[in-house]
Amino acid sequence: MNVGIVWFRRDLRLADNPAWSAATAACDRVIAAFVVDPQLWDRCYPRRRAVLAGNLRSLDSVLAARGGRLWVGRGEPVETLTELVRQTGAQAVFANRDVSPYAARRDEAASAQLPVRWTDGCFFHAPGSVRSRTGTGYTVFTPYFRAWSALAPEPWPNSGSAELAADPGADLPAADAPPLEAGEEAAERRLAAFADQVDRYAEERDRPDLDITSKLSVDLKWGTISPRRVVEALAGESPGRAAFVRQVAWRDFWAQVMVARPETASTALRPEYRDVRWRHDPEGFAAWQQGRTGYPLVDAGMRQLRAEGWIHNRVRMVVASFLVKDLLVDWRLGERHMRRLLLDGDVAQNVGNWQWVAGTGADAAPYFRIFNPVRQSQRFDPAGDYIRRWVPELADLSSKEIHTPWTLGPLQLAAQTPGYPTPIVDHAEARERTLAAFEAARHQWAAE
DNA sequence: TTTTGAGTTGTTCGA
DNA sequence: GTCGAACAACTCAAA
Repeated sequence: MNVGIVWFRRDLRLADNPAWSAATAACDRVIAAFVVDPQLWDRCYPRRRAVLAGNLRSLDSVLAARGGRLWVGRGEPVETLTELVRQTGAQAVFANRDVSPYAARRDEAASAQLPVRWTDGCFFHAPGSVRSRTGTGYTVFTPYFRAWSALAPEPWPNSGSAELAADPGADLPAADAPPLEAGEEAAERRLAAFADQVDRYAEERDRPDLDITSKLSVDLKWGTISPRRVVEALAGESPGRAAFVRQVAWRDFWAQVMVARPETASTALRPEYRDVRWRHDPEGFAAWQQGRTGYPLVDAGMRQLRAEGWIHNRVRMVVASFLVKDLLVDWRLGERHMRRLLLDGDVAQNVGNWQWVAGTGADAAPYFRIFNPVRQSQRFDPAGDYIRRWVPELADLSSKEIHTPWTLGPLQLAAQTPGYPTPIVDHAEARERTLAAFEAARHQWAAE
């Protein structure tokens, strides 16, 4: 009898899953396996653990409905799988490729030790498959997107009718109740809800006060929905649909940058900014983390991050820009903090976007493009509703006052915004300081 | 090989 | 308030 193991990692679904399809088509009997890796699990923020555990439970019940169970192991993944292969006599392990440096090292070890059949199921176009004429990967999004759009998708395999193994292995890991409904059926419902309003997406996607974004980032992170399914459901002619599909392409773009340049997980992609003289500012960093910078939109975003493990995309840029450009703190500290707390936290996506904001990365914003936290607030949260939701100290201020509480008179300030801090840094001064620091880094690099 | 056009998300200043 | 220019050069990707 031909036995195969499907090694689930960040692709926690059966629908539209190439590793699952390939295994069920090629094998008589399939074992669905997940290995809880202490290197990841033990360092994981509790709320993120709850998301993963919830998705594993859901995957287990989807399997149970088909007469199987999810086999769960705990330990170093390659060793654990090697033991499972030995015990079960499996001829092959099926898995979808992943992109972070840690995953790449793990998967290289797996390839060396196990008969792994790799498939691509985590991205619309697999990293490396969108290539320029010269065959290289891309570091600029626009030409990448042109090629991405023109490329016919490599077909994914159809699934077969293998018998499913029903041995659950160890217990599923214990965790809190997940903060959002887990599993692929819930993901499909979220997709359907977003499809109803996607036509507003182009117009309103930058507005954190409006509830318009897809909320699919967590599902795409853990693979409870496939990017192909998302594009299939949302592709179309309207500007909103086009704008959203473009965001899916950005996700592919950052994945292929990370595969091509894994060192950029921890160093600037642009060499001229590898040695920016970042400030050592533990107090400023703590104020940023706690949402007590005195800039209302920044504080609202950082408080939403702590409370929900999610931030609106526009606000992610604003808070990241504030840490890097206003406090002149190393982007890597902010990247790590945000990735830890985000339910959708992902090395390739988070690093790519942080380096973009910092101006150090692929297709980076020019260094002189520095977000003004007040202007962003006025433009994208015009009535201040998003701020009021997360910064209750400011709830009584008018739509005009709420973006700049420090301009109120001292009496009004004390009466209406009890406990809200005054700005920890002057934006105009901070801007000049950062321009100078980036210029110095560039000149020093050119002189070496 | 060389040339050419273009580049997610911004801000500030002065007219 | 609105508009255009400046901000800085560079590198990517395609022709």
